[in-house]
Amino acid sequence: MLFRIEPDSSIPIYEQIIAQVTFGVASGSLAVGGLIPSVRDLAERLMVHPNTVARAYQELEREGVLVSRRGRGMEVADQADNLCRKQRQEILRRRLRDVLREAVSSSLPVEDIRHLMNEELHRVNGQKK
Amino acid sequence: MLFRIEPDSSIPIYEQIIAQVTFGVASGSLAVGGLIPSVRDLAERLMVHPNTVARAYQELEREGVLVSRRGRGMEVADQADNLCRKQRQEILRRRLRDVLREAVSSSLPVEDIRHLMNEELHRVNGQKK
Amino acid sequence: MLFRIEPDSSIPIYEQIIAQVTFGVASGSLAVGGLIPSVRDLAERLMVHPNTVARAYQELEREGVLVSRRGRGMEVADQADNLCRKQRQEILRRRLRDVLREAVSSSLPVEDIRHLMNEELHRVNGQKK
Amino acid sequence: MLFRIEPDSSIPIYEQIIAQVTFGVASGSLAVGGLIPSVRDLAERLMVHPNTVARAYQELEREGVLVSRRGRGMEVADQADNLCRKQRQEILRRRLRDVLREAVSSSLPVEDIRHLMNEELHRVNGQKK
DNA sequence: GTGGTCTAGACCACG
DNA sequence: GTGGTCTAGACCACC
Repeated sequence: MLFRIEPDSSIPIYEQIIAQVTFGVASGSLAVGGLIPSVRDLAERLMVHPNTVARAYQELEREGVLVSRRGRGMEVADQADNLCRKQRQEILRRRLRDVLREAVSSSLPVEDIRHLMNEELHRVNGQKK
Repeated sequence: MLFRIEPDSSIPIYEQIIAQVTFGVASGSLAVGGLIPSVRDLAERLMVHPNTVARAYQELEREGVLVSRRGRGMEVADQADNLCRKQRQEILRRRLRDVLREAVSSSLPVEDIRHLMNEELHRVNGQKK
Repeated sequence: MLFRIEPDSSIPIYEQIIAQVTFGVASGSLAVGGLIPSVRDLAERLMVHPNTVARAYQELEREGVLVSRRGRGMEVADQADNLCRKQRQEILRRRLRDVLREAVSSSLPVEDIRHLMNEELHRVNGQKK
Repeated sequence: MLFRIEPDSSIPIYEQIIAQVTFGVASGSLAVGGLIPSVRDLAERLMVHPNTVARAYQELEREGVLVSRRGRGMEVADQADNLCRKQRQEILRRRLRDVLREAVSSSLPVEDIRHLMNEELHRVNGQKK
């Protein structure tokens, strides 16, 4: 699986990592029962501090997405795929709701909001790699 | 004009104030050339510290949305309505793009994204007060 | 004598008035023993608050430049011309020193400073009205 | 790099800090890509409150002179040297113009202004440390 | 009354 | 350790 982060985003790096692992498990590109990259390995690949990766993994373990296997590393937990699909849905719904709530509160007409929304969905979907 | 903030949002209070003034000028509920509420007045209404309001106003002055009238207060600058309409459009477009980009990168099918999007737009628009 | 102020300058309006009166007396366009415009009159002409003009006059009275003549207004004090010429010199010297000190501290080479200085003196002198 | 401020100047401390950083980058004593002193460190050195330094740094970040590196500190941005050299020139030109405009408006003869100017430039340059 | 600056110190997120 | 935000309250200049 390909990890990519944006160091200058306003979203903390560890949250970006959490989201990417969650989405990876939800989509199946990180298989249940499979090992994920070690903290050091991923930190080196992403050029971030190992503490940052460790924090993300710790959080994912707390959520039940990862389990640590002594001496081997961390693997994707049983049932994590269902869990992650639910979380994916809820994360995205929540973010959409926040931005749409702000858009509506700005007094921009709903038609304009819908127009912007479709425009950006097309643009973003077209750039998918 | 009605100001409302969410103290527990992850968005800083002073940024919420900036957005509300910007949107207010864009929609015309804050008229060009008119005085806006004084720092102390708005702080009391929002139950936040005056410094927090002052910071927002200073930022808006720097952007050219407000001008300070010594001894009288701050007023909405000339041309600020055009400026704010542009900014409103760009702020919302940018936020929509970010959340949609994340949604697409999560491998959730585009149809599901569109469904979520419309669902939330309806819900949020229905709650408009 | 023509009074002109810049309401948006960083220099307070009352100080601008003080400087203009001082310079006017120094140059002779406000004659010793002559009456100066009343607070109300000048405030109206400059479109500023009467308190602001009053404050400037008060300060000039304290300095000995103006004296109030009961029932008639304020007039330029005896010897004020000499006093104002000294003050003019000192005010200007002080401001020049401050800006040059800053220029030197900026590590811009002295030759460049001298060049800027002459360039601006020419420009400003050419615009004299 | 040596920082020094005058607490009793009429120029706000945070603006003095902004000017010193700008001049430091312009002159090369603050290198592009390098970290600048931390907020707490500089505050201690200058014996001012950390908030005052933070405000200056934030303004410099907004101008594009500094970039914040999360968890590490603030560093001098790419291209900041060119930017700061332009700003230095414009700041000094603007201040010179203002004081010379005032001098000319005072009706002091141009020769006297030029004399004062050279006198003060020599004096200030001689005191350079 | 207005905004502007500064000190003081708390709490947080991030690395 | 770093910077970012917020509260609190002081003092000032200006109108």
